[in-house]
Amino acid sequence: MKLSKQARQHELKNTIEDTPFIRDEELARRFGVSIQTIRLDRMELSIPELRERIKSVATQEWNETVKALPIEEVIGEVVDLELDVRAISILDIKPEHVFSRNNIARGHHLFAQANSLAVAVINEDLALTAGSTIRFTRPVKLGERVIAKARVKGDDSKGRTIVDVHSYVDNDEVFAGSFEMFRENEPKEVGEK
Amino acid sequence: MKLSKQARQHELKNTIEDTPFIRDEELARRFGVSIQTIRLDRMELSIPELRERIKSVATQEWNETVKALPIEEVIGEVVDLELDVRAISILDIKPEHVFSRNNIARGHHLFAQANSLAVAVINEDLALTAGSTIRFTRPVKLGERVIAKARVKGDDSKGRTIVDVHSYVDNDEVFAGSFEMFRENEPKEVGEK
DNA sequence: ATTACTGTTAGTACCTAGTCTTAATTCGTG
DNA sequence: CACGAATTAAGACTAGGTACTAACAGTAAT
Repeated sequence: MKLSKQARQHELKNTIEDTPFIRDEELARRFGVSIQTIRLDRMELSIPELRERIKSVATQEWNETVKALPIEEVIGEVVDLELDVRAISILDIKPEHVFSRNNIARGHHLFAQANSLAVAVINEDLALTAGSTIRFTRPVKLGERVIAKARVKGDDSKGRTIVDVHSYVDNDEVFAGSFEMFRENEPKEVGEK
Repeated sequence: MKLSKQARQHELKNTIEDTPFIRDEELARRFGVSIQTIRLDRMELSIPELRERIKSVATQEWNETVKALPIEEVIGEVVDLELDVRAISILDIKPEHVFSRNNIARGHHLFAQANSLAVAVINEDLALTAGSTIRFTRPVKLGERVIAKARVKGDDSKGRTIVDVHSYVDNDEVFAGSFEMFRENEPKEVGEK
């Protein structure tokens, strides 16, 4: 059975939140319904059309909320950010990111995107990465667009915040990492500078 | 006198750079020429249409060309290398490596140094990082010299080569990582889609 | 004076990714 | 099978363009 209307609308919302640059046509294809249905759904959910969505990304509803990182220091382009909850960034793989021999993106760029997103999502003036475990699921090629999604999982026993980041190219996971973030202002201790 | 073509095009470029959301209609009004003239000008200057401009603001050709941090040069200088055994590199922490707020080196630079050393130490035309577990032991400050030492530990069950990297500043460990390296010439793996 | 050329303006057809409206069709369930 | 909800379809219109053709004015060269 195809998704119920409720379920579809729920997924629709998520999909658009994740990839705001998607057209109705592509959404219709994905959900196996007509374009009109997608448009009805958008209307019911009051989700604006593509161009308006792009505009609102461009007009920085997000960028004023970044605390730990000046936005220009985030690797990749932040398209969504809710502090201490989640963040999404896009990195287009360009010639400077790849090994010249095979046009595969060098790992540290994917790491950099994920790590800086993990730093950016922390609602703190100062956040540092204490450690991380990562995995490169499949190589990323020149020209591909990597969408990194960070989600704050909560704090561990030592007061470190765990941030999971998964990066995708066309819905294929290419990178997964768990970052253990150190926040300056966790315990009462003010600590040196 | 109305502006010369040259002058108008020059102003046009500036205007669009300043306020990329402006429509041709408004530009025509401002410069007292027809909308077609503006379009010809844009064509000659290869300035894209409004929607593409908005998109590129949202997609950040903007931020990227301005900052474009040359991560390529992050890797450090290799001072010792014995293939498949060990390697050492040095990275001097410069202003472009640190957070502007506190002059602490950004994690991905230490990661990049270690990761690229792990790639370099592999005796293979092509090596990729499959995964890694890392730890940032203490923050590294602007001006410090980081010495990364990689040692090849051998292969795991899946034919991945394990490389351990430890980085030091003045004999203090600042970073430790274990990298699981994939070598192209191991099994038949062609790469699915 | 005629020709050539540049710069500007005009008009048409076409495009995308929608909108809004009305109507017809199909689905799920009683 | 009927009925309302859900879906699809069809048509007209919009913004902000592209691409192309044509026309005209003013200047320069022949």
